[in-house]
Amino acid sequence: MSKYRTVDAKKIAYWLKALSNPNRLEMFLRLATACAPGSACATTAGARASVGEVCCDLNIAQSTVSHHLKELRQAGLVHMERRGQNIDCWANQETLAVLAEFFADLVYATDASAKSSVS
Amino acid sequence: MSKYRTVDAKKIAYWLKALSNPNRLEMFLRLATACAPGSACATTAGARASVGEVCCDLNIAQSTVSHHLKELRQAGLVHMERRGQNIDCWANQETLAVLAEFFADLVYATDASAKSSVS
DNA sequence: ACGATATTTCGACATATTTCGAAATATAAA
DNA sequence: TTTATATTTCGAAATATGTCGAAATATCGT
Repeated sequence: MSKYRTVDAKKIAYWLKALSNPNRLEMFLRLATACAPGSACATTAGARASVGEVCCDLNIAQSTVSHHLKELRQAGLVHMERRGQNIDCWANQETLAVLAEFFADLVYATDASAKSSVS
Repeated sequence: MSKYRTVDAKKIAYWLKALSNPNRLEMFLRLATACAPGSACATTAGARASVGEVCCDLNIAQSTVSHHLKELRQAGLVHMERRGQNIDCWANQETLAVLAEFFADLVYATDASAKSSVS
């Protein structure tokens, strides 16, 4: 049951809300493989992601992308940093890790219940 | 990057939407440790969860709980089954596992980018 | 069949979300 | 300094969401 959860449900819910819109989730997926500026991988072509690049695959207005990105940033799911004319974005690994752990713990909790039934 | 994702982003987004409401997430958390009927653990006191039991901790009307539960069920996140006067609920382990894998893969994707920058 | 208990459905209301286009702002290039 | 490019802010419109209480339905015990 993960009595030792460090993050409360409200925060998790807030993160999930940010990811619950299909367009925002797509954006986040793209950003999850983008490199943070400063890291060596950021020099690789296509490894960096500007707002415009995140936008282009989606069939929505630029202003809408901007709005969604703002929500992802406010939720603490992505980082953004100006790089000349563009603004680079990349996923917040820490938040992502907490989210992954949250679900992993839940699976474990369910499994544990099932297992105790067999023993 | 998980090229082998079997579930599309829209379905994931739909699941996350179902979990993005704080009350619904709390309910799901409770249900994640509830036993499915038929499993031996379901005979343990407190291991089963009826609609009413899921409701009581939350400060919302019964009708609202019912509505939320319906959404969780429609999203495929929980199962429900009548058991006399009560209706038992429990989390769908399969969906939960897919969700956990989805986030685990994402973390891996981000890590991989970071690592390739070091090599 | 009747009354008690559990749960859902319905109708309503307030609030939030998604989206757009136009205008504003910031940076770079000429 | 003017012009082009990138991004955000603003205001508006359509739609969706969360919530409630009352009424309906289902099951149980008597």
